[in-house]
Amino acid sequence: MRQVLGASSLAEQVTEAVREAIRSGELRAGELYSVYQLAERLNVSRTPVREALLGLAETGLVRFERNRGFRVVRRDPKDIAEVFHLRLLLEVPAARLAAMNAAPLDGLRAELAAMRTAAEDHDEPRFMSHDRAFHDLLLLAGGNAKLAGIVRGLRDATIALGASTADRSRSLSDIADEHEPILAALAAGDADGAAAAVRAHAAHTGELLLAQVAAENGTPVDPADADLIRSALFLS
Amino acid sequence: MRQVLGASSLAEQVTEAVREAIRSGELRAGELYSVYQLAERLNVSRTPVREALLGLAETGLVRFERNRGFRVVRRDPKDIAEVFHLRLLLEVPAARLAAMNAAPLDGLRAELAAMRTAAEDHDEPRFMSHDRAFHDLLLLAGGNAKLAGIVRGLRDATIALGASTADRSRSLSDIADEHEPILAALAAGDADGAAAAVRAHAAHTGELLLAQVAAENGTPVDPADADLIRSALFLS
DNA sequence: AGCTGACATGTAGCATGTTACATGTCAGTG
DNA sequence: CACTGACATGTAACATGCTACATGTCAGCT
Repeated sequence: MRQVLGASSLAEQVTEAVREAIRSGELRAGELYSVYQLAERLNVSRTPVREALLGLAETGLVRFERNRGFRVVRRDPKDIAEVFHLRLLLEVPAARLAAMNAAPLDGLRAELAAMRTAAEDHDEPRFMSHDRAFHDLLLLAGGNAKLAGIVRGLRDATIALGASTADRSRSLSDIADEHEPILAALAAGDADGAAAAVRAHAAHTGELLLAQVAAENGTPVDPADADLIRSALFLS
Repeated sequence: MRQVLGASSLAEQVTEAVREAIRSGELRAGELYSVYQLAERLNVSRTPVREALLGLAETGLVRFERNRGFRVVRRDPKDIAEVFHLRLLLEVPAARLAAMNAAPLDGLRAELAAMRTAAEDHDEPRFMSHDRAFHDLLLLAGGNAKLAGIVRGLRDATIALGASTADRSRSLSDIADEHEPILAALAAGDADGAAAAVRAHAAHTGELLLAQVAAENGTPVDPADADLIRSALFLS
């Protein structure tokens, strides 16, 4: 682990390692772990591990229990609903503003193209990386860097527990398709169209994810959760 | 410092102490400090100080510079604009939803009353605490706890550097007054009215703060900053 | 059996030792 | 005078030692 070139701090590397471990299911939600064990497994001292976990605790991914250990927080459908409610409230206006300012069309086209080739290769990590870059570009074009940062955090929080619709509810190329109307509207300078396209994309993703998580739990979708997402539709 | 009852961890106490030190100007923005010095001044070891600062770094209040120290981040008008743009996008829909659901009118009335008595006593900390509680209640009534948390963070980030309009641009009782229309609209179940009242309150605060910071710097308000705030008016 | 309390176990939280490195300084060189 | 590079200084980042405490366990008692 030591002396890995290109990465800045050990703590950051541990953060990524833990995120990945949660995604892969190596660290199970609800289970109790300790900084000691984890540090030993990663071959680093406890300090950077603790620092990484403190950071993740602040974003709500894990929780410390004094003198007992830490726990990966269990995500429930309500979390999904809240995240997509928020994303609609933030991403839709950002898209509208991006259309009104000058959207970075070339960059967006490049990311979408990269998503398509990644989809053909069935390379989900690469696909997700470009998906993320696409949305990042769009959000930054809205003119509010803090907003972009918050949405980025929301995306990471949901992805961290494998909450992805890719190749479950939708194929990768289906997802890429949903970005076309966004790009088209931006190219046309159509603010309403861009807003509508982003709204449709985000709402669709949210509802699929909600249904998927409900199915995993074997329970029906709580209408309140679906309503929370939908309530953001006419508010944005 | 040790063994302070009622507070959970040393790191959290240090977090508060640093926040307060920034507010009071004891720690000046832009200046370089070290964990060593700070730990000595607070009579605790470096570890909890470092942990506290790492947390504050994550919220953007300070920044670490490797092998040099840490710096209190300087807030510029653009930050103010971004924060209020975000608050408008989030608080206005939340108010609308709160009006449509059942707003916790009793609690809100109690907080507003407490704000009034604090205003009479010219007790700004107490006033701010109830102001915060008022907005917290309102946001939670919107039904999205994560949204409430994010807005809370945005509020904290701005007040941490004394960025308050209280008794500069407005008296405390002026600020209390601005909450009346919100409460009235909520009591009447008037969603549009509640949205408009919150929008007016937030936009007003943002513009005053922008002007105030510009005046401190002796520069005119950057139109782009004012536009960013205003752009959220017709988006929410 | 049901209860109680001493004790073993394992941990977060805190303190402190150690290391690599970014910068400022300043003598030595052209 | 300008420029270079060895060195001193101070620091974040990391490693490790220490302590109080929350919990599980289990013998001893009723």
